[in-house]
Amino acid sequence: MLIGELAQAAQVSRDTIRFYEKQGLITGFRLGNGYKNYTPATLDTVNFIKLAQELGFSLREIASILPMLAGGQLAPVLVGNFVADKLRLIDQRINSLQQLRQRLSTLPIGTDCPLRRDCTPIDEE
Amino acid sequence: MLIGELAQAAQVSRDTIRFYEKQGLITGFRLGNGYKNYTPATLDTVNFIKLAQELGFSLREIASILPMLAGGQLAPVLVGNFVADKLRLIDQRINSLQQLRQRLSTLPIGTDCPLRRDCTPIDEE
DNA sequence: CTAAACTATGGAGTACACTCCAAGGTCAAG
DNA sequence: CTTGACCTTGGAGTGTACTCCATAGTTTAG
Repeated sequence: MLIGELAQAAQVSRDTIRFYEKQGLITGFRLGNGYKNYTPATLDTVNFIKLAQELGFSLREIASILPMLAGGQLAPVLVGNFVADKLRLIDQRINSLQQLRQRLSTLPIGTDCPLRRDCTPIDEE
Repeated sequence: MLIGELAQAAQVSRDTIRFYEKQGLITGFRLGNGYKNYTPATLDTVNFIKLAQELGFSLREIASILPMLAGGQLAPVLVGNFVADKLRLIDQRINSLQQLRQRLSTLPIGTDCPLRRDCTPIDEE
């Protein structure tokens, strides 16, 4: 697929695709006419980038994850450790989100002390 | 407390504090000598900003949440709706994180198809 | 054969969230 | 009464992740 088709399929701009390629996140191979060609695997990669990004990973971090997802080039042990690290990070984020959720869902709405350490949520005590 | 103490307590730089004040996220009142003074409530606010930020909220979004946390100025119904929206967003994020977690934890490490739609995780089937 | 719709490149510009710097005022210790 | 650690303002600079633009080559429809 050409860049326009890829961009549309991934719901990002052509410029974003070009930017990702400059950053080495994706690669296309060049056709005879100078155009770049991309495979469905590239679409998967772009979708993965979007997901990881939404979850707070920077492009730099994603760039370091991608080679591991893309093939068996690296020692499985290293990949395993790396993934374990990321899993810990993800678990931390889930935890923080649940804390924030708890905090927002027990807000004493209408009173005037919602953010204070010494404020007792409405449904406690 | 003065800016240095607040900055240290919140583990951010003085410049960050000044930046947040310029953006209207926090406010200090001015002392006779021209210095700004901050209350423990400001520290709570900065900590809240840090948490929300970690979880992917922009300062602009946080700025729109803060007035609701800081007092009963707004109609409880509006606040309730707003918070409900944020809770849905948080739930979505937790969900996405759990998906990514699942995906990373079932990676067929050492094989060569980890990112593809058509790749079956190691522990399935 | 031309016009529209695609593609390429390089480089400039944008939004966000800081971060640093210069020039200067304030205050407590010795 | 000076030194050093704090505070003030304004403005410039940084990194990330795009986003836009100008210029130009390619392909497809009529």
